Amino acid sequence: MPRHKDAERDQVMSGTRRLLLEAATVEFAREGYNGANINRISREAGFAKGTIYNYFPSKRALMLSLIDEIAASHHRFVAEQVGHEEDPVGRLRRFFQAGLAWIVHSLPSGRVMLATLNGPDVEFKRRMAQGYQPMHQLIIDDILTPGMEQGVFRQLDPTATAGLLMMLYLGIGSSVDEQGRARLEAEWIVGFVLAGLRKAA
Amino acid sequence: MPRHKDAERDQVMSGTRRLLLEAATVEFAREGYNGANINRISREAGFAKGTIYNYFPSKRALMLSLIDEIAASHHRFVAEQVGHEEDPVGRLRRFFQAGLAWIVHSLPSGRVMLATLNGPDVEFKRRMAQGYQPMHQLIIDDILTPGMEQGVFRQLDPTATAGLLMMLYLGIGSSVDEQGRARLEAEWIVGFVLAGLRKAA
Amino acid sequence: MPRHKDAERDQVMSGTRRLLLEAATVEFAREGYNGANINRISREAGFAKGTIYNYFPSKRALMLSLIDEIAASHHRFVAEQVGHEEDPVGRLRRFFQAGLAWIVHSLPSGRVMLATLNGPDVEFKRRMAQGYQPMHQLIIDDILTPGMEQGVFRQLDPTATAGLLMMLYLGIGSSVDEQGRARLEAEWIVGFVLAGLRKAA
Amino acid sequence: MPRHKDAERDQVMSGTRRLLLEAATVEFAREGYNGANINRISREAGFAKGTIYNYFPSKRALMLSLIDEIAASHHRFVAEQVGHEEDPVGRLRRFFQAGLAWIVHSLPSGRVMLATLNGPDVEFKRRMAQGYQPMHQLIIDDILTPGMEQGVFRQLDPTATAGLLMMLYLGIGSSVDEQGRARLEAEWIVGFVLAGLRKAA
DNA sequence: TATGAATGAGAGTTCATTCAT
DNA sequence: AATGAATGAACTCTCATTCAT
Repeated sequence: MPRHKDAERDQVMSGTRRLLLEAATVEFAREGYNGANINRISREAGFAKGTIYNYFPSKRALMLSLIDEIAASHHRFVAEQVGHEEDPVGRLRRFFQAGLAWIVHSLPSGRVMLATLNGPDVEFKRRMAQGYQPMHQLIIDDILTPGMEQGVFRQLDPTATAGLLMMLYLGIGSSVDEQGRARLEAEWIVGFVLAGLRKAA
Repeated sequence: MPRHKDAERDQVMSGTRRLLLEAATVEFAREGYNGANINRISREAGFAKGTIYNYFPSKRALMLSLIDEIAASHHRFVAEQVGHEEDPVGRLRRFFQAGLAWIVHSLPSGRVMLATLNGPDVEFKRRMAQGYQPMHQLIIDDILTPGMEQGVFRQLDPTATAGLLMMLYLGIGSSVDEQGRARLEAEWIVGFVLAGLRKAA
Repeated sequence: MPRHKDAERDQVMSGTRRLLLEAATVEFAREGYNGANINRISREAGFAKGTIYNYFPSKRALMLSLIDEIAASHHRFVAEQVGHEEDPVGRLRRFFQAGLAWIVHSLPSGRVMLATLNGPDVEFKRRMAQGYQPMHQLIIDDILTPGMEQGVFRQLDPTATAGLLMMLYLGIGSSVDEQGRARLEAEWIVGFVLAGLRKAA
Repeated sequence: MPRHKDAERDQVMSGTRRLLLEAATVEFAREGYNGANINRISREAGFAKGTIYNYFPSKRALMLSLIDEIAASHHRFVAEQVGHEEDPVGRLRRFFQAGLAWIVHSLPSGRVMLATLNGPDVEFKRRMAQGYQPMHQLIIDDILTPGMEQGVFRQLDPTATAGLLMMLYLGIGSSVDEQGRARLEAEWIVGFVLAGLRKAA
């Protein structure tokens, strides 16, 4: 059931547009923004070269739309997963597990996200960071604050700590290889993180 | 004198080649590999556009050389810094501090490194990862192993832990903005990491 | 109506492609393969420089297509002419006359053919030779074999003799100057050749 | 002893110049004029890039010098061979045999000659044709005229006939493959030609 | 809406040529 | 005489974008 919101969206977004964005994800993931070929995207989506310009005014606009889609889809997935847990530690665990699951399941999207966040284009980077703002907020509001209020975690600057968690989260993503295998286990990282977050006994 | 090895190197490497590599670093950092203009690199280095082809047979070969240079220079810098400390905790602290210092001091190199490690080109990625192998080894041999032997750190899988530290290290790099300011303090991260590494009292 | 086959072909081949091949013939004839400028070809054909790449993936592929076109067109022309004659001697005469006529009428194509057959590129050479295989066969099947069977020509190795005739044929082509004037008369050569072919009285 | 003139020449021509011309022959034969790399020629001859410009003011001038060398060397060789025979038929036979021998022995020179005579550059073509004028004259003066005077050959236009013989001669050259094997036998051609030249019995 | 032929700016690369040493 | 670093014009090829159908 994590898909009912996507379903809504699919109705709003025309099938053509969705197909184009999916092809764009694969192409941008494989070639990077500059290396991507917009004609190829349109062809891979099953349309003629010109069609993509009926939906996106330029390659750049296509990329910006894709960035928004990726961030929104990622957030929907993680928020839904984290929402299944009640206690902060469980939520933290879910957060990392869901992160790994999403990357593996949406490998091209994950690659685009990481390449964009570490790439040279500042507009893309800013847009992606903005798109991930809700996820940052989710860490603060749904994990760190309850954890500190319930005395499970020690008192820490929520913003900085959320930044650290995001960083680790992205690091896990980075460690996923071409075949979708992670070099670092989510569970192992969770243990490490909890050691840092927990109140000294 | 962290520079004596560089000095040797400068003598070996012709001035022209060094100038070209420096200009290439700036260009690749600002535009990414595909967006970089090889003519501009040569011009920015103070030469005609054809000159760069007297030193590197292709844009790709230039990038590979640059990757090697960056990894080697980074490793030299960090190893030298870490070597100043005796105890494992001090070395860990130095490691993160040096990481931040190098990134800030060599911002374009740092950007190239991060973009390459997160970019789509697998050959570049592999080459950069190979270049950073010595640093990975340094964490294991000079920080984790002594720390565990001396009983300062708990028993952990050295390879996985080194991977985690590298990940955090790169995360700090990622968090440095265009003006060279870090969003996360090295010291704060060190504290967090030590909480995870230390033997329970 | 030696043109009805061409007419079919014209309908099949898009006008743009034909214009490009025609311009290519002129350019390759005037400059040779390496000296030819592919942008100029596209411009001379009346298009922008990039257009040619919508029809031929590379300069080399363009040349190979042109080689095929030239050989096919040449063969069609000669076969049609030779077909008008019944007796072997008449056919031989027609063969040389048509050879000269084709060269004069399609001077650039003729130049490309000769330059290719005598040029350094072995792939081009082989392809052109393959393209002229049908003409070689035509000499054997429609001229030499009937001539020997009817006792007009003496018994000779057909392949070697066809090679000699092709050689002379190309020699005539070679002897045509820039203005399309032949230094050697076809009729004169025919007389010479017949002296060599005819049965001693 | 066919070499005593070469020996003289070697003394006149500096060793460097000769080495450069030899390397140029190989390069022009393999790549054609436009495809040839003048730096590579200099290197292959055992010198640095710039050295060739101490001997030839430009690539074009180098090619023109080479054309002269090839024509002169070819003529020396053939004239010497033909001079060994007394009667016109023997000389004709020698002429074709020597033609084949020279091509096989000096394959790169032969390729350059043929490519030049059939190539697009009119200045080169004219220069090569001029260089071969003495050979043309040799056919007329030493073979055809004596033959007709002695009544061995029928009365023919000497210039046209010499042109035909040169054409066949070059045709034999054309028929030599990459490994130096001729597709047509000189002796066989000689027989054919004699049938055309001889007085009807 | 979808198409795909045409466009042309721009990039990587080659290499004949120059010239200070 | 010999060298080889530097030059920059010129060339092949790519591809984002336009637009008539």
